[in-house]
Amino acid sequence: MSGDDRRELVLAAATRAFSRGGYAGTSTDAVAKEAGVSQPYVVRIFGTKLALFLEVLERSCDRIREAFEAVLAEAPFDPDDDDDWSRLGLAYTELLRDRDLLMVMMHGFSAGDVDEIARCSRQGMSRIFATVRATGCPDERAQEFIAQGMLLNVMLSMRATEHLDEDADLAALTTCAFGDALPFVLSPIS
Amino acid sequence: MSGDDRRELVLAAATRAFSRGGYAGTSTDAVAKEAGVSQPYVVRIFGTKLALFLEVLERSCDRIREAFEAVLAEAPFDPDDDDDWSRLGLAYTELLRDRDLLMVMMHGFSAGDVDEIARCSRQGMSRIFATVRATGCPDERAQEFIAQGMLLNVMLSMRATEHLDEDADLAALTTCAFGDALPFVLSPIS
DNA sequence: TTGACATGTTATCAGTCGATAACTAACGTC
DNA sequence: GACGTTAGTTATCGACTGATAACATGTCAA
Repeated sequence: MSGDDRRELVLAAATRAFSRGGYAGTSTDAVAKEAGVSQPYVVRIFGTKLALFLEVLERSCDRIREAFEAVLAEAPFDPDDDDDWSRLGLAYTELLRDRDLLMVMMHGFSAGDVDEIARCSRQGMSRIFATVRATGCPDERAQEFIAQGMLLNVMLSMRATEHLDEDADLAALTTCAFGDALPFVLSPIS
Repeated sequence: MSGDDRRELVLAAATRAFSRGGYAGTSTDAVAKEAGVSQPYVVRIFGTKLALFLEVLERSCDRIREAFEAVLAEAPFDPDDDDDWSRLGLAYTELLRDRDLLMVMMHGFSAGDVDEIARCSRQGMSRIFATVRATGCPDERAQEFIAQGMLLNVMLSMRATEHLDEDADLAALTTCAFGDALPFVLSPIS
């Protein structure tokens, strides 16, 4: 297999592995096993575990931004039209069906004590916000949209949608937060 | 020193230590050093590292809930009065000046793959939501409030407030998200 | 044919990890 | 003053970690 192909394969495996344990909780050997290659090879491709995690995190942020850009490109967006915001929100919940993407994002956002990870997270968030902002909406509206997204992240990360029957308050918060998109996130793709 | 006093001291030290590295990224030895005791003693007090983290996380969630309860108890709360919601929001940002509390919460919310941590997170979130709900406001309003809080968590965790000059988009999101409370969070207490 | 380069591997290492066992010192009390 | 309890320690262990070095294999050009 070509180096580039193998690289992509390992990156995909690393996304799955890091989504489970986060940066600190995932060994390069776990990534290697997930990818079906030897551990030293993983290290050699990316130099260090940190460099690998940063690339995984950056790609995850890119995927979200690109999904928003796709929605905004496919049809005119009216910031005053709630239906348009619904479309954008649904695109996000569709993305969140990929739990690996979601969890990598959460782990990245939480690892603020590792400077490079924090910087990568800020850059990712900045670009996503800039994309939403580009609709021409007021900053407050874009900020509300992002905040809503962060709540969805947290709820999925703590597996709220998988334990709706155990806690009435949490179930109320979950159904309220996801709204019409609840059926989507109940059927994850990973 | 009495066992209970020492226990509290180690719990406080563990909060500081876990706030930096999270569950997986913090060793019991790091906690021990922070507390000024031996590593085996830390393990013996709490049984396992996981039990220690769960206690730290639960206390963090409790502190937030209690802060909300205090605000709601000190004066009548009118869910239709924006000033009352401002008071509640300010109480939260005041809490977030304690970065250890914030980071422990973030790490807990992200560690969804460890069942016990996810369960503890759900319980914490549930109780906080229930407290906000108890104001008699519509679920949607309580949910918006929580979502706003999650965004503040993420922004602080990725150190957005410490790098306002590096990125105009992120600075806009930050000032918009924190609003009047921005001066507060710019002067953390830990 | 040979030699450079790319794609991998196995072997190994020094350090770290959570946990257990065994020991020590102080204190209260009968 | 012997004894149980509490509060702590040092010593040690087997497992794991990220990284490096050395080696193997295959491909393609001169």
